[in-house]
Amino acid sequence: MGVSKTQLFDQRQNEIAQIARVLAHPARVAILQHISQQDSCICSDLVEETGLAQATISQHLSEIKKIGLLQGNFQGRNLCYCIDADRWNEIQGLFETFFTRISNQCC
Amino acid sequence: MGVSKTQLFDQRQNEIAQIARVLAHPARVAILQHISQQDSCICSDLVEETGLAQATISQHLSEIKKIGLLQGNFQGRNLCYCIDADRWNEIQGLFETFFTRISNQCC
DNA sequence: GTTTATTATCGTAATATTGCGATATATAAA
DNA sequence: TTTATATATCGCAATATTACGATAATAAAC
Repeated sequence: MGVSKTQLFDQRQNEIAQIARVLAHPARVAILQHISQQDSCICSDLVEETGLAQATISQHLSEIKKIGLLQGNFQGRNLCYCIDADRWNEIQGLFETFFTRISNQCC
Repeated sequence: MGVSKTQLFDQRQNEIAQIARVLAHPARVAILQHISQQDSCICSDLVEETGLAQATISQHLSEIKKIGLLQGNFQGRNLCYCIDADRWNEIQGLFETFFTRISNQCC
């Protein structure tokens, strides 16, 4: 016991859940917001921005990466992270559909 | 260690995370979809619909209730659950804003 | 009141998440 | 090649989540 029974649910349901899980921590919400608000995409200041340790930030970034939302490459000594716009739009569409389908058919 | 440091983040970020956490399990996504697709809102068949135990379904329902998404009252012997349309729209708007703000400003 | 059917709560075990210090890895500059 | 700086990974402890059987609570029917 204690294991999520993902096999009981369809692909779409699991995909929504997987993405929602990434958004389910305020640090990751904050990280996404911060990255998107940078003019450049150098984001080595996330540690002081959030008040979390460097290792923790790195872990959160890797969760965001897992669902394909981050593009990153080194720019000088810093790692430059960007949000992958295509993937972001894809995810936005997925949630839009989910929200709309439910609100339209509720009793 | 091991405790989410919610105090480091603002109210909006925590609210998005709290709601996303509810959507972060395929069973709860499935439950929301199922309830919304019922003509009536009697949903005592969630157990056989999902294949999870009754206690587990009840727990998931209570998670969904916590963010104000379920209205319930007894209808005969069955508890009748509906999605609270106002709250649903509110949440939809919250996510829409979140998604749009980020996609518009990304590099 | 008793029975029956449905949902909620409790207790518990297994697993997952969160956070951080320590350390490894990677890159640019010296 | 060595040094300095930034990010990633490892290992661990604390906490949270998931799932379910057992049991309690709730409400209608008798």
